[in-house]
Amino acid sequence: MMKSQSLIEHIQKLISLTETEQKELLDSFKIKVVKKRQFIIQPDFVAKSRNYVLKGALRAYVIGDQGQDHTIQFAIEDWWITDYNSYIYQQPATMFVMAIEDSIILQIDFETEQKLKSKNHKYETFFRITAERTAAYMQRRIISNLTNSAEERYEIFLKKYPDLAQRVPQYVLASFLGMTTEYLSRLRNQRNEQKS
Amino acid sequence: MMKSQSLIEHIQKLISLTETEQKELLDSFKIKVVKKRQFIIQPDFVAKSRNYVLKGALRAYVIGDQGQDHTIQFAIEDWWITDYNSYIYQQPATMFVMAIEDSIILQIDFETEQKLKSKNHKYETFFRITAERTAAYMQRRIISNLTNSAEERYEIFLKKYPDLAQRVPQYVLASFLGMTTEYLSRLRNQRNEQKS
DNA sequence: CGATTTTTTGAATCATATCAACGTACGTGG
DNA sequence: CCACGTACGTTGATATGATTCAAAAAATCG
Repeated sequence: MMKSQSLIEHIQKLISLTETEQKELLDSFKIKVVKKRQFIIQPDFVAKSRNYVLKGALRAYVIGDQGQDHTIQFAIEDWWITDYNSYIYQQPATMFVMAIEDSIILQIDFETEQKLKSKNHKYETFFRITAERTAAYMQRRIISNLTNSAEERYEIFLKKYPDLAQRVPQYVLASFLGMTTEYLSRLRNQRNEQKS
Repeated sequence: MMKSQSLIEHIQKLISLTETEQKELLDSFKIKVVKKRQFIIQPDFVAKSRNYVLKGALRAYVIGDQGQDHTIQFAIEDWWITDYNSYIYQQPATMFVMAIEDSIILQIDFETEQKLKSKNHKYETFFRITAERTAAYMQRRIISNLTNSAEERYEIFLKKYPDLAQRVPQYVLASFLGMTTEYLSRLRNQRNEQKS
């Protein structure tokens, strides 16, 4: 219950909640401990929940035709993660969501979320803003992928998420940035040579 | 007023409106006629409105460092278009939105939208669902860009939007699919050769 | 029609992928 | 706490999908 405070704080950045609402909200989430390499979402199963990360790190990824994996999203403390398409349409997922560190997450399931939203305008507003920001973020990512070279994408990521770049295995980072592990390795070495 | 019916129908797919609400909603939009090549949004200006296309076609694009243009989004009849980041945060745009055909659009401006949403839960719900679907769509696009080759992206687009592929100049389509005009031209010719 | 915009073609080049092999690190069971 | 196995990262050589530049051909439009 202590730690869940961060969820309340996160939500109160967008909407303000009474004591009662805070309690109601927390009751709508269940806490879950996941170990490194454990899945919370798998292809062909419906993503039943939206997940808020209290502690740890997870990644969402898909497996391409030739078996290459493509990271779609990361989530660390104070981020949300799910298979968005699967969750909102309640259809089978195409993505895996897996813990890349031992993690603690708060899960709200689809029906509970619907009830919250119809009961109280505030929650509807919260999820509306969240969805808008998600869309805006994804639009920025599409633009970045279209306009920047592999090297530039790496540089930008490093600048924007220096912490994450450390926490995540390099092949995962490469798969997020849309390049091979080998190529990312070469880029890093070039960088290091230049510095010295 | 006749044509605006399609906006009402569009919105009623997600929420149901009383007569009064329909009127209120239509009054919140203003109709605008835009000629081919005319801009409705430009970099450095805040995107004041969200735009629903009644008739015609528009595209949103950015100009890269070396002057190449990258199409972020199309919109034809019954679609929405704006610079999403600019609109929701009310910050200067980075994108152009330009008509690629003579078009008629319905515009709602940011303040009016806010008022609608706070006045009536239903509108909040409508925009929440819209944002969610936008996010889901963009996620699919990110996945497609990461997992498919230029040729595959073209094939997929053709299958999914055969109409659009006709309406849009080829260099625009190429810039949407993340390849050069020349390369798209070659892909088409390869296809045609195979067919005959 | 002429003028502009769009598409095509060819040749050279480049960014990134692939494959294969080796080196390193890490975490798990004894 | 060591040792072994698996997971991760690096390096080299080669291949390829896609870009670039330049110019011609075709389509569109006022």
